[in-house]
Amino acid sequence: MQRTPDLESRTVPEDHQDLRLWLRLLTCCNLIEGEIRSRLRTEFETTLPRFDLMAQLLRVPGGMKMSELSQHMMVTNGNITGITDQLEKEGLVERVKVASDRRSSLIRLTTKGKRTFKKMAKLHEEWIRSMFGGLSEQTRSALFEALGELKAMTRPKLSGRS
Amino acid sequence: MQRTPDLESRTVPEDHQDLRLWLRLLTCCNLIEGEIRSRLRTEFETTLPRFDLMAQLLRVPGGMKMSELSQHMMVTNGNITGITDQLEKEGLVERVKVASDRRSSLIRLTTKGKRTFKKMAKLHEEWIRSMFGGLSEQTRSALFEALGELKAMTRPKLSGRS
DNA sequence: TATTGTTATACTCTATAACTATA
DNA sequence: TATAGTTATAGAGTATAACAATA
Repeated sequence: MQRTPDLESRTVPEDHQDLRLWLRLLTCCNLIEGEIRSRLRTEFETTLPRFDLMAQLLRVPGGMKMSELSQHMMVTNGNITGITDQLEKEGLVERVKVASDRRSSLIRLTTKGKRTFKKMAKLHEEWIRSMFGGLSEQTRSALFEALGELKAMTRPKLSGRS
Repeated sequence: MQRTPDLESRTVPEDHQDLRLWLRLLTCCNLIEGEIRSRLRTEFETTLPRFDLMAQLLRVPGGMKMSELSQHMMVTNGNITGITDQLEKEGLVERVKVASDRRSSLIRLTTKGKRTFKKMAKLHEEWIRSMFGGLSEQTRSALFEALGELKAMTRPKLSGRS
């Protein structure tokens, strides 16, 4: 059986196993991410960072500060401002001033934002299920565990924050 | 032990296992990719696509056509032209006209390109090893196999090309 | 002084589509 | 007609850095 060309096919026999593993990981991720981005665009006219920001907000009804969002999404502060601006203009999120610190504000989903996001999230989860669903339960949990170890090793350790 | 916030932390208990798996995969990939991009930039003033293109060329001394490169790198044709232009300007690759089809040309590494790339590849592989090296042999092969299954399911099937 | 958030800027990466020159 | 490659364009995504307001 012929293989379809991709990043991994650049490897040569003497390449180290870890390199092959990395290229395979990257290829998988790019394939799935590309598919999700494309569907978010065509079906909901939105983007992955916008979707992710709304997903973060959904689980915290009271809202989150910009700095919290930037930590969770692992991008710098200025980017969060831009995404929030867009979503606010469309009435999906709102900035709420807090009395305790007048520099910061809480960002939270509006009613419209919650409704809109839940609709998107439902389909999004179906897409994911259809992409991962072909794996056996055993394979999925092996993958989950292995990635957990990898993440723990790779990420910069911060001192305790949830 | 507290967890560091990331994309995965947006999940709530009722979320499906596949969604958690996907977010964990995405987080791992982004962390590693970000690290590689950053090191390629600061240590070699280059980028991941440029590095990948050179990696593709190294294993085919005779050179590759633009269309082959675009298949392997899974991006559209115009992007390959741009990256090739940059690398050619720096004398790292060259376009070679072929007699059999005057529309196409072969791209291949120059001597300087080979030398430069080999130096980068050596360090690159050390970075990768240090990032994956903490995983047990068992975990690494489980990860490799699981990702292989996932890739086979996800990617669009093309009819036979190597 | 340090932190929160904003603004401005610049660059990489990418897709799309129109174009040319061959085949 | 179809293919190989180019060009132009637009937009996503990101980092950096200077800045204002507040702590």
